[in-house]
Amino acid sequence: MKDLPKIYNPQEIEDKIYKKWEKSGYFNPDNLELPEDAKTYTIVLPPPNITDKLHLGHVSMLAIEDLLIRYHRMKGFRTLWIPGTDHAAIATQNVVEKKLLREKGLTRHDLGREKFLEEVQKFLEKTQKTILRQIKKTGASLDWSREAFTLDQQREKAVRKMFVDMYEAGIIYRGERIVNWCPRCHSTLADDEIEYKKQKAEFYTFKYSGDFPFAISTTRPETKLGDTAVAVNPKDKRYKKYIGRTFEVDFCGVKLKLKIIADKNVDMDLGTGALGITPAHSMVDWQMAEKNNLDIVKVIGEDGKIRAGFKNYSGKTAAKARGMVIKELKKQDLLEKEEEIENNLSLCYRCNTPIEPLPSKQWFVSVDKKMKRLGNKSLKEKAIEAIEKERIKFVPERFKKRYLDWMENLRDWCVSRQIWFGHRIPAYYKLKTKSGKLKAVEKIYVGLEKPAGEGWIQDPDTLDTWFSSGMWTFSTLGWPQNFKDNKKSGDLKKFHPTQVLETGYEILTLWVSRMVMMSLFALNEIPFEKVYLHGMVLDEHGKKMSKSKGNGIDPLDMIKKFGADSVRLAMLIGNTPGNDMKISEEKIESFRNFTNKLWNINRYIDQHYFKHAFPDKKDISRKITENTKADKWIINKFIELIKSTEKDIKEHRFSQAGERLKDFTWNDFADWYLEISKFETTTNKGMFLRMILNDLMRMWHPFIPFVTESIWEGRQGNKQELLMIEKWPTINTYENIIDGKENFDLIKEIIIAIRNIRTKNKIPAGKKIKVIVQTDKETATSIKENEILIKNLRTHVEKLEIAESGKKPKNSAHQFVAGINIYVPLTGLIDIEKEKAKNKKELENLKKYANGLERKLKNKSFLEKAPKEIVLQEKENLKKAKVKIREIEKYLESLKK
RNA sequence: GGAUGAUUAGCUCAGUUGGCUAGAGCGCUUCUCUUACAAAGAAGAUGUCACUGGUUCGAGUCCAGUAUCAUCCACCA
Repeated sequence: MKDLPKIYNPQEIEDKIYKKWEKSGYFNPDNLELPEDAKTYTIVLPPPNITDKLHLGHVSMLAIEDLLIRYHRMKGFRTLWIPGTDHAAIATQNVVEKKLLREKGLTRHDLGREKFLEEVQKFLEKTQKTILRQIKKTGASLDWSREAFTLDQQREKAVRKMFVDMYEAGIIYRGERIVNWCPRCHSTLADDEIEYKKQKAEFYTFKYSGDFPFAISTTRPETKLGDTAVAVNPKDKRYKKYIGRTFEVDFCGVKLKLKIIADKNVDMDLGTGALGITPAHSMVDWQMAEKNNLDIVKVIGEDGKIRAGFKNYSGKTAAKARGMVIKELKKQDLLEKEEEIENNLSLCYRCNTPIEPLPSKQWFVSVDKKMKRLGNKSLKEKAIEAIEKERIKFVPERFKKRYLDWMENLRDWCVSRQIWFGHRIPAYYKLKTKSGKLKAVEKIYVGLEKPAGEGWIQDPDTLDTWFSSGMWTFSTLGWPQNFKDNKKSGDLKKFHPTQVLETGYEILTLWVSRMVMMSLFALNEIPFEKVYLHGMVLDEHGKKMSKSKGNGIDPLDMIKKFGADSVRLAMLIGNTPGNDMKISEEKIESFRNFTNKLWNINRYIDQHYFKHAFPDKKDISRKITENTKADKWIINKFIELIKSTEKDIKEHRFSQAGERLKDFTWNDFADWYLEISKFETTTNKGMFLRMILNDLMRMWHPFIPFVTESIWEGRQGNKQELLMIEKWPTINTYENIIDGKENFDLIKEIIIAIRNIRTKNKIPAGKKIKVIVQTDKETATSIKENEILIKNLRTHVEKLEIAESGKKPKNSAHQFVAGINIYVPLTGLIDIEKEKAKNKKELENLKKYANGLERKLKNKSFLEKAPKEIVLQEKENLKKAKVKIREIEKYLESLKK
């Protein structure tokens, strides 16, 4: 017999087990012994940012994915889970820039592109491994031999090929467009990279000049330096007469030519009902300018300052220029009104700098252009079709609608970013020199490599980080395999499309939609069959956990304290798809207690039944006749458990699967069957216990891999194979050995009733009692068969009398349950003096408590009426006093509300 | 403004296609070191399932409306 420690100690075990798994090579499906035609099951890990440190959101994601992966591996699938990291262009560049400024006082421009990228590289080498190392701590069974990075050589190839293919298909184009420009990051932002903040703003109403006929309203007077039109509603009687006319005005020293145009989108009731049009600095205005062929005057430059040519405003920041304009308007007495309104400020999601809408040359992916290779459909149409035809399903289903809504309103995707860290755009320009300095693009070439010949310069911009991560399902599987055709082979053929994409709902549009479009474009194939969306992990007060707020629970601390299994289980149970979850340390602790329970269940069975071998195939093929009511009961329950767990996992109810498993393990298996085995020692007990325990380990393994593998490893009589590649249990084994169902619940109820009588009547522990049971003949037989259990399972029954009928015995406690009368004669069992003393003491405590309550109740009207009397008058009667105190407590509760 | 979700025990949350007395964990009360586990065991208390109607033999579950909260999208001159 081996000595197992009394307490499960994950810290000592987990790293060792993980190394053992890695050494086995079974994370890699190529090493699994499977039939040729085994189905594949593939998940790509949503790559965490290289700057990330493991947070609970990651653990939640890893726990769910590892559960799916381990389950399917045990079910005999060719199972692949691909790890990797994302270069997160803007985020990473920001971090390095901040670091540079802090440590050396330098900006990236001081260093220059090459030197700066070297700095990023240095930083990256340090941080990239951190998150991967931390992922291993959670027990994730990822195939590390296939690890990928969104910015490594292979992915670089894929990105270039994709860009060139799209360019050649005519869906990538270069165009000028108002973009959301972050003056701090010096980059454009996609619509969904903007955050809005409600703020108070000054809303100014003024005339451009003395000779302009009416006033306009704006929150941004400084941009009015670039106005080329004024829009009014065509129905607006006030302005009808001006429509079509052009005014030349002197606006604060700057000459403007303003055409009065009509547009039905202008709200007549807002401000003066007239809207100054600044095509270069507002999305809406840009669209009106396009419609009306207006001139475009850029006022604000990429540095967020007023451009040259605007008198003394030039070179000033927008905010400063605004002040100057207002001052000037006041001086000229043109400002009519100044009011405070609430509006939404657009902010860069990375650095919270207000964004400037600016016109700029950018690369776009057209989502509406129809293509031959997609059967004369556009990316948008294909991406909608895939979901509408349910080739891709969402869990939970409601996200299908959100995806479709978003997809239908999708505009062309701006893929160029003015940052240095990322995939450089494979576009090359030949520049024409004009008057020494000014340059214009003469020729554009888009290709995999720099074209031959002199004078070609590569586009300085890089690609949106979602461009590379959008290709993640196939770029990780070796696409492109060659640059000539799109035939699939190897991993790509075997594992694509993948089965599930499991990710957070917040990047449904950002990432999922792009993956669908890119996979359809590149392979004419969906990237995954199912999208499982998890919610966010919030702290115990329902707030977002973030590093900056410092309210996060560090999963690594938790793993160290309670073990990875406990953290995983806490993330799985009570977590439902698409819903946010709150988490607290207490919750994790409670699951640590469970892993410890599991450890001790095994410890007990191992110590007492180590001799009992498993039934081999021969034994199982015949019915085992010697089994008791309890045996049949537990085995039938277990059969149900196997069925329901399988169904739950299939239908993505991981929380419920875990809860049912836990309920069976703890309440049925440990608390009853194991206890029964201490008294009902039939020949097969050990075998049954070990069989069920072994299969329980198999079923628990996808949830809590470390403790189960560790128990498995230590089980005596097991062959030294890893639990992770064991087969998921089947019900046949159990159906074969057990015949028919048994109602054991009746016996359970009787036992509970006896225990109840003991506590209620305060019969001292260990004191033997006599029990009289009155019931019908049939039940009596059934009870007789289980006499040993009824006498021993923490009931301490010395004598059990079973009668078909009879009178109520004198001076005895009684309970009626399931048609059975249970009596326990009390004479001589309770020491009355002792009881009295005890009651007295309890009463003392109650009095003290009541006094405390009274103090609390002071000043409350309730006090005048009763409580003192109620509590203290009733003090002689313990029961009544208790009831009254409860009433007061409730009253106090209601006062709080 | 549009959409989606939430509202169940003191707290955090489960609850499948409507079905018996609505569950779990933590907390609370009482008892217990009893052949593994005090990180345990046993017993117990606590619910107007947000509200108002409707459908039904039957509603936490389905439908309509209301309230509160959250999130997303759009607008923001």
